[in-house]
Amino acid sequence: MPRRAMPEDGRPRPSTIRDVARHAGVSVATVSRILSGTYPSAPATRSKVMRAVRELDYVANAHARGLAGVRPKSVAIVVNSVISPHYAHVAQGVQDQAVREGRLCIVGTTGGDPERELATIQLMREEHAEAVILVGNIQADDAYRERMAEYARALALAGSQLVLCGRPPLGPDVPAIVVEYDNTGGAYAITSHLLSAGHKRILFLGRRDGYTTPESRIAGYRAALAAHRVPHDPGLEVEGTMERSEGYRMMGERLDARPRDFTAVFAGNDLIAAGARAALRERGLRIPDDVSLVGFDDLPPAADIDLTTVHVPHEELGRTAVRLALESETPGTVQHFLLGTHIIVRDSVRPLLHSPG
Amino acid sequence: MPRRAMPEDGRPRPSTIRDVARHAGVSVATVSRILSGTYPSAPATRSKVMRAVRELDYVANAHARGLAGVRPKSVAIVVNSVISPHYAHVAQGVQDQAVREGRLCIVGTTGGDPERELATIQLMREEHAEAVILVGNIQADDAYRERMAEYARALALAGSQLVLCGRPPLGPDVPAIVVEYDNTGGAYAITSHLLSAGHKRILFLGRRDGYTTPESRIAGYRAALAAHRVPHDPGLEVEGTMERSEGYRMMGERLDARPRDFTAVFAGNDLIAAGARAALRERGLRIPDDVSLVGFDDLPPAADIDLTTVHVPHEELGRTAVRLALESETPGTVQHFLLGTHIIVRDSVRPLLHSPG
DNA sequence: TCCATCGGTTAAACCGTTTACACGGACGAG
DNA sequence: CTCGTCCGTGTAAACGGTTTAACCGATGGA
Repeated sequence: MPRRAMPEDGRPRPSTIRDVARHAGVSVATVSRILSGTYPSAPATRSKVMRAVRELDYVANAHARGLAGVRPKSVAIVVNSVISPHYAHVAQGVQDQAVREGRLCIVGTTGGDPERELATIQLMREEHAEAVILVGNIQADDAYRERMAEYARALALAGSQLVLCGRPPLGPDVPAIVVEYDNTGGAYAITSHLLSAGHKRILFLGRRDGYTTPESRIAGYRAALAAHRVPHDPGLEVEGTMERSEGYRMMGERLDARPRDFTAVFAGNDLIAAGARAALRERGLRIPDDVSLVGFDDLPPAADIDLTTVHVPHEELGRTAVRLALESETPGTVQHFLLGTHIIVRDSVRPLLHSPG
Repeated sequence: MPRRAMPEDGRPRPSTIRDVARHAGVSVATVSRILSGTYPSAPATRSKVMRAVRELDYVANAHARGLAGVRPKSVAIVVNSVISPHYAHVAQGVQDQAVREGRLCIVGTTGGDPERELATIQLMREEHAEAVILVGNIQADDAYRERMAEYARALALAGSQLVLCGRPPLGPDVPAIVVEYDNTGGAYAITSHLLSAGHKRILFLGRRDGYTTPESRIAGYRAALAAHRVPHDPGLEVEGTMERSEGYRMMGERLDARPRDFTAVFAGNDLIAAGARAALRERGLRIPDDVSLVGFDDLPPAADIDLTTVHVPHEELGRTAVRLALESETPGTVQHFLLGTHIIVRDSVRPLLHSPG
């Protein structure tokens, strides 16, 4: 049971470095130096101090330390939501690497609201985190870009390195590290996979103009069609957001509205695929016998429903973001990284047999 | 473009409250008061100050503020891992409520290692968070309990309220708020559901002695059997951890080792259920036609595989934890809450027709 | 006219650390 | 025996806010 500092008002308070110094019979400077371990010290003094620390159960005050100029060892991550597996995996990667490098991790969520994102960044600025990592895509208009650029400069000034994770650069003059993964390449690969199996009418679920992630996935889809000289039909691109319920809705409405004019479905992500699958099955369509289905992300639902999909290195994304941010000693560094993606073949695609004629 | 403070060394630095005061022609105390808004002030002064703040793009230094005695507005949450849906949902609830109450959220992960958990708590203690929320179960031996009790007292001393979320109290003398959900009740209810459908041989997957969550679920299972006067066969309780792969392993090994001696399976959680389901299907057993299957948690995989399960109010758990912690003005409060659970019926249970004889 | 009051502001102390600088003693070299 | 050197430690000044107590001019009542 450690003794506690006890001011005259009777209520105990956490012990300070002064208490330790007094208790050990040395000066505060000595205690500070011994604890930080960056100075030579006599073994006898050292053990006296350590004993005092133990007896008083002393831990340093992070705020005082941060104020005194030691950059607080923390990394901030800002995501839409913690539940979404996509963000959760990136967050896990950030956590891993942060812990490995001895950092604390602060998390902010925005619910996809640009306004809240900007507010969160201000908070992180007050906090003086070493790095601020922004994950995921957001609908960016010019006003948003403008303010974000302004905030990026403010962060750099406060000594924080801004990292954009899975979203495109803001512009050449904005100080930020960008870590992306290859949406277009992955979409190209998996579309090619379907095309090689003989599918020519491929429904794309989850088009959403103005959002960079679906936009670059659809770009890969179109590029693959073009490369295989398959005509591109804009009527095969269905609009919707990246949620399970939306996949269910898009697929259902399409099936009910008109005769089926496709043999395969490329869902914008695995959640959409899960929803679409449910809608297909409700109408008696089997996967892959009647309809082939692929997704994007390779997150937990994918394995459960045997989905062929594109693997995204989510955790590596988070780890890389932290690593790069902490490596660049001067905040405000500009870098651009692109992580690769590759397809994972499971059992949701069947070769299309050419009906004669 | 805001002007910046520019010391003689040429490099700009973030502006301080002093810069604002100078710029507005008032004293720092006035600026501090006006920004905190807790003091009367002349409208003219007020607008002068606000303009200076805007022009200099000033934000307060969180460390200085924290040091000066203002309790930093932050809440810490400690979980095993961010990826696990269980923790993710609780974390989301914590986030929600923290944001709603104007707090920042710090996240620590432990990977299930008690040692790392204790270390993380020390970190949070340095950080002086208003509340430290521990989520999930951990194998608790006496030494662990001892140290945790000690840390709990240290946290209270530092003004942080400790909250145990989904784990049992540490003891009457340990200052902590406990928010649990009804594991035993839920397990009782869903076991009864199976029993009412005529199942008498129910395999339980995921027994793990020493861990409180599986222990209380299995307690509910046994209680329901007893209440229905169905003999309890310890051989039906299979040991394993709470992961998908373990569910797959447990189910597979059981099926391969001996003839099937059960008609229903109660998986310790939804992940185990998903794994067990895969193993069953690989062996040609259909759900629910050949085997009934239920889980626990009602997390994302459950809806996808049409699983009847027990709903756990994860997000509410997180929200309640934060709410209670912030309500109790005096840290070190002791409270105990129990949130209810209820079963969600989907399509994974079939009534058992009594074969004659 | 004088004093009490009060709203608005300020100067200064304080929060708990780190760190630049100063200082005393031991020790080896000349 | 003296004079640097070097090592270990202490002193005190930051760091950037909040807060207490004091101050000051204007106002109002006696």
